[in-house]
Amino acid sequence: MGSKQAVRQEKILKFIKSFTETSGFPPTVREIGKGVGISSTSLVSYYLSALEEQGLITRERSVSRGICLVETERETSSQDTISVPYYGYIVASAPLPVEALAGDETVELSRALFDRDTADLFALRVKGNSMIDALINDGDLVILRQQPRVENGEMAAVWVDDSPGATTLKKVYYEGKQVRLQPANPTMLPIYVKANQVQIQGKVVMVIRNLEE
Amino acid sequence: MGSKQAVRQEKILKFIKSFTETSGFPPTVREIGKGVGISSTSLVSYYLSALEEQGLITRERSVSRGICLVETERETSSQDTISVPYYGYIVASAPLPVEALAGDETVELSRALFDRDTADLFALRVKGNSMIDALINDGDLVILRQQPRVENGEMAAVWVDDSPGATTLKKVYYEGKQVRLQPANPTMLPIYVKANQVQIQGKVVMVIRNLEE
DNA sequence: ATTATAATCGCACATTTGTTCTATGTCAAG
DNA sequence: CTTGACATAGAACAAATGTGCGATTATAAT
Repeated sequence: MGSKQAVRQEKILKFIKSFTETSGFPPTVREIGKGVGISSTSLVSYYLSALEEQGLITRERSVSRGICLVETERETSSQDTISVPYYGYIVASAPLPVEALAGDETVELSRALFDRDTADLFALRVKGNSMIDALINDGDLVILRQQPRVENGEMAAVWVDDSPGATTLKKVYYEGKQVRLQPANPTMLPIYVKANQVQIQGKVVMVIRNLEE
Repeated sequence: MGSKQAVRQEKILKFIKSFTETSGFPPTVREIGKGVGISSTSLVSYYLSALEEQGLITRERSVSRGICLVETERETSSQDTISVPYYGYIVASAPLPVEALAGDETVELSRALFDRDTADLFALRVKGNSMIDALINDGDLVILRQQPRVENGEMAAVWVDDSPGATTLKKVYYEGKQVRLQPANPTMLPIYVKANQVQIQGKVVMVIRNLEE
C-alpha cells in the first residue's frame, strides 16, 4: 500500500518533471535530493534505479543529468491544453453575441482544470466593475459552459430582458414563475424577475483573474 | 554573407535540438564538438556564447548540460503547460510553509496565461472566506510569485508578525516606516502595521475560481 | 528480544564537464 | 610584410556529478 517508498518515488517523478519543464534540462542526483528532501545521493540513485526498473524513467549510465522521463500515453496523446473560444467582453449594456464571433480568438487553458467536457465552453472578459458583487472584477476572465438552464444556486450569465437591459453574472434560483437573481456577495440584496424575462446564456464554471499583466 | 561562423552556429543549433529530442537532455560542450566536428571545447564554448548573445539559447553557468534552446512561439505551443508547485491551503492562523512541502503536489496551468517567468510560481488554495475583501473566496486557487518585496499597490500574501498573527492577501503600500495593507474591496478600511512586522511571502499573480467541481 | 530486510546517510573516488589561458593558424586590410 | 581580428586547438584546472561501499537506523517478521 501507499508505502513511504511509493510516495517518494512519486515525489521524485513530479520533481523531475517540474524541474525539466522550468529549466530545460533534467536535474542532477543532488538536485533531486535537495528537491525532495533526501540528503544522500546514493539514496536518490537507489530510487532512480527503482523508477528505471518500473520503466518510468530512462537513465544513461555515468552521464550527468542522464535522466529521461518516459512519457505516459495520457501526457503524450491527449493534448493537455484546450482552446476555449473567446467571445470578447461582457458588458452591462448589451446581450452576448453568443454565436457571432465564434472561433475568432481563443483562450488556452489546461484541461486538468476541468472535470467534465470542455467542448461547450466559452470565455468572456469582464468589463467594468459592475459585477464586483459576484466577486468578479474588471478584467477578469470568465469561463462559461453554454447551456440554457442551470441548477438552483449556480452562477450564470443571465440576460434580463427587462428594465436594466443588461447581462450580468448572478446566482440563479427558480422560484415558481419568477427567478431570483442572487448576488454572490451575501451583503447585497437579490433581484426578482419574471421567468420569461431571463435568458440563461451559460453557466459560470471558472473565473480567472490575472493580476500581473 | 553566409559566413562560416553563421553556418556553424546553425549547425550547432540543429545539433542541440536534435540531440535533446532524441536523448531527453541537452548535450555537453564536448558532445556538441563531436557532433558538429569541432575538436576544441573552448571553440564550442565560444560559439555557444555567441548563440547566447543572439538570444537563441540560454545557458546556466557551470552547469553540466546547462543549455536550453529558446523556444520559438510555434514550438512553445506544443509544451504549453507548466507545473506549479502546490503548497496547500492558506489559512488565517499560520504562516506559509513556503519551503517545506516543495514539489509535493502541482497544479497544471497553461503557460499562455503568464507573461513572465514561471519558475518561481507557487499555488495556494484559500480556506475560509476571510479574504472575501480581496475578491477571493473559499476554495479559490491563488497563484503567487515567490518574492520578498512587491511594488506599491500590488496584492501579496503577507504574514503579519503581530496581533492577528495571520497570513492574508492584501494590497501593499509602503509608507515610510509603516505598511498599509489595503483590502481589495474599496468598501473596507486598510490596516496599518510597522514595516518590520510584515513579511511578504509572494505576490499574487492570478486567482482561479472553479465553480463546477 | 532478535533477526532480517529495507531505508538512509556520508563519504570518497573516478569521471564528466564547463571554463580559462595560451598558442597557433588564417586571412584580409593597410 | 605587418598587423590585427577572427578561428581553432589543446592543455590544465576546478567544479559538478554519478557510483559504489560501508555504516547506521528504521521497520517488520519471528
